[in-house]
Amino acid sequence: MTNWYKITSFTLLMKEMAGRPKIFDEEAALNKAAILFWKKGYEATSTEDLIQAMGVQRGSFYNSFGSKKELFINAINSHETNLFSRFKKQLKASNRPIQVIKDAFLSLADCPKEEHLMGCFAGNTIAEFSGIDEELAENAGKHLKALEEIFFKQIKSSQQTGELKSKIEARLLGKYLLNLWNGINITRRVYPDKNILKSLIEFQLEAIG
Amino acid sequence: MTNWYKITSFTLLMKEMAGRPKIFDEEAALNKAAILFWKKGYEATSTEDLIQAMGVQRGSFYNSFGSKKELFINAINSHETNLFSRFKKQLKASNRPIQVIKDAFLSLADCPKEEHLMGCFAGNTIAEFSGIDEELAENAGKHLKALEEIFFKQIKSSQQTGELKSKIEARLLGKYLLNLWNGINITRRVYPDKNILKSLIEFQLEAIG
DNA sequence: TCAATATTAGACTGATCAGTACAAAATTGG
DNA sequence: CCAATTTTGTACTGATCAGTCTAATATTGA
Repeated sequence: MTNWYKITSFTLLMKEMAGRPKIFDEEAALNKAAILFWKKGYEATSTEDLIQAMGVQRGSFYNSFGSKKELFINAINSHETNLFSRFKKQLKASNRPIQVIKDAFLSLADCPKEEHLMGCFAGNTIAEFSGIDEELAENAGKHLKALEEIFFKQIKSSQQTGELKSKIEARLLGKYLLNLWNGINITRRVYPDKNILKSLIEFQLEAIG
Repeated sequence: MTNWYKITSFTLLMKEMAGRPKIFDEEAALNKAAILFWKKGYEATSTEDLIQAMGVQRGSFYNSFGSKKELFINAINSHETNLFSRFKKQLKASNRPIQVIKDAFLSLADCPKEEHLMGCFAGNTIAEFSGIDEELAENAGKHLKALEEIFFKQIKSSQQTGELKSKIEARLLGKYLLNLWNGINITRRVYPDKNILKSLIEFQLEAIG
């Protein structure tokens, strides 16, 4: 990411650099990489795969993204940060945020099969790297903890407003939902079936009232 | 597996084959391979890694185990079959089998960190291969479905004997426990902490009464 | 127009990958 | 002892891996 300045508020203050201009959109290429890493995992994705999918030449790939590992970290961080930030916005905008959480889980059931088979990017990364590469595993773990934190804060606040009747500790319910998330993202690959998943998720959501 | 005859009931009837004898225990070597594949996954485990860990020469490796992929399938199948067969024996031997199931989950919490980080062999394989290699993914899926079947049968039978008070459909509870298994085997890598896992599992087990 | 700068395009590199070839060694039964 | 058979031990192979090198190209500001 050599042209970070393009997306900061300082953009207008920066001088344009000399040099041949990039012919690809760095953010779009990063998203392509994220989807490929999400689908196939880190080891099974070759730099050749990435270059093809991102529509970038080999030279530009290393020039813009540093290395396969750097790209992976940027890809997962950007992907998960965007996902959770959209989720937080939905919660903020709703007057029934607990229902938004429930709908988020229920929407997992209603995916095309190909999406079921991808599971959760952060969960996949934990599975691939815990005990192998602590940098990548801990980074992915942070995203899952961030998701738990979203659940926790919303549960706590909804217990205060009364939207959520359950008196069970918000910290415990947050971990319960994280564990539900982790479980469904494996189970949906064994049963990529809308009805099975829907009834399982509905049952599990009864726990939060 | 060229000397399958050694472990069948026909052993005594078979003539010994001519030829230089194996200097390694095939079953022990298979277990070593299983543990390595479990720890590192398929792609990240090289044949060199396997040969080292199994204590076998390259020639013997291919002579006895065919290929990396064949070895992987045999390793996961042997590992999961043994694990679930021991579990079934425990259930059969107990007069409180539901408590055996609960203890199995609770014992997940009380593992050394290294074991937490390994998760579930079948779950890891699903995560690595669903959408990529359907043969390996479906094979792993069969093991998870076999585990669900153990839960289901025991729940159904314990609902009849009265050990289990819950009236919730046994099929749904079976899937609930499978999903708990899948979830904990990701979550324990984010929180490889006995107390956190214990309270989470205890809470989730309340659902089955 | 020209120097400075950055990206493109693709050939190239050394390491590692899974798997093979094959001669030497160790066994069996005749 | 010998023929048949099987495993061992190791060198080897072609493919693929992540990453490098660099000349050509396209831009900016002077």
